[in-house]
Amino acid sequence: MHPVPEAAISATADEIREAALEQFARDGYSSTSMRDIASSVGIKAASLYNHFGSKEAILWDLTLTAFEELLRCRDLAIANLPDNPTPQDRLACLVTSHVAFHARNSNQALLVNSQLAALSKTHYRKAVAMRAQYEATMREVIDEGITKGVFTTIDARVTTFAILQMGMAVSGWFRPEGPLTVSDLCAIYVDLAAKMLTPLPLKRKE
Amino acid sequence: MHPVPEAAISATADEIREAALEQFARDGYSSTSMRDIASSVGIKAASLYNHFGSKEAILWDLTLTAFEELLRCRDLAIANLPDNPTPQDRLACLVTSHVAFHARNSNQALLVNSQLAALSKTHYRKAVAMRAQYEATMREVIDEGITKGVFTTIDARVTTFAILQMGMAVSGWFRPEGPLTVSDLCAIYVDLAAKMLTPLPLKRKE
DNA sequence: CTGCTACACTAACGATCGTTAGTTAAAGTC
DNA sequence: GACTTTAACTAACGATCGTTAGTGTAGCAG
Repeated sequence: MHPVPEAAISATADEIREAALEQFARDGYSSTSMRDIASSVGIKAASLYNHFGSKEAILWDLTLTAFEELLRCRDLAIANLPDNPTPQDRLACLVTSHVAFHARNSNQALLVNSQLAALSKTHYRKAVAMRAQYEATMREVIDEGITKGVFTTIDARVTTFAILQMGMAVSGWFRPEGPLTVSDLCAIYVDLAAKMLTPLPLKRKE
Repeated sequence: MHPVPEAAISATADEIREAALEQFARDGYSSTSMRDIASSVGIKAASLYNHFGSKEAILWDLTLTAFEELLRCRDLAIANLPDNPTPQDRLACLVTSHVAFHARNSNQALLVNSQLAALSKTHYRKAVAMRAQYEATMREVIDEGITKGVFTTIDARVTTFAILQMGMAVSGWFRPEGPLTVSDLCAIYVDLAAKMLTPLPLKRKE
């Protein structure tokens, strides 16, 4: 009956993506109905099936795009590093792209960070693998800094989580119309991350 | 027909609370049905209404309890501070109770951190107020340290968020059977938070 | 023993869910 | 101008949702 396009490319499909992304991010996947999405686009629920095979297919389409853009941002930032970057350079670069993405693309970030559980088992596994790949980049930079003696931490794994997750949380509260620019925000988080990994010379209780 | 207890106190009510908390935290409020909860307890959905007036009443009961316990943990930790605590003492105390709570009570933490949107408008407002009150404690300690000159940060508000949120995220990944004890974990986060607020003497490029 | 309460049950209500079938109208192709 | 394709529609399916009504029964109070 209906064709089930592998990756719908019409203008209507993009409107569906936009509406679904916003509502999935704001209200959650299971609180958003196909009729909700359709009505945002100005069509009936049944017409969604001209563009996507199922509700889960919309979520997966959005999830895949979000991960692709997240990884693309990371790669772009890495490509712009100076020659022979220090671990500090690499850390600043990664934290900046991480925080900037979560500030600028908060809906995509919220989707990726809290709606994965709604995916089918197969898609869920792929998504988790992409997330692991993304997180590994941060971990490698931190490990490199530790090996080279410029970073110190009690626990590299936990510190990696902490840096990633304080950045992810940005998508929950940051508003571009607020007092901070994205650039301000990135500078703050770069500073925090750097301090988290810097040995404390402290204890000057002479 | 059914009495609608203000705060159900029977053993069955507690089993309902336990089952609902776990499923709300794991699957989300709107993905969990009354029949799901009932079947975990070993009764039928209609019997839930002998103990709670509605599905939202269960969520609100759990939310209120979770906030009360969170605030109680904080107050207990504050009460155990030494006399004339330094801002560093206060920070360590708050971070420890924060992280310990999110590690030990991950279901309650997940509820409070990601299921508030499912509450009724009135309850939602009360919950947000409780969260704001909790967060304010951290902010005050950080501001005190800045005023006294022992903490430095580019932006106190963002740093407060960062410290709180890296601790909240613990509820998403920490497992007591893993390699770290709760006590280990708290020590790591206390260290990270302290470093985030400590001036970098760095830049020894003599 | 009687009556009340607590708490489980079955059955069902109306609403809403994701999804499908079949129809219609417009646009594009030969 | 005839034909195919695209994408909207109406209508409805069966499932599931939160919830209510009414019933049965065990335990406890008098």
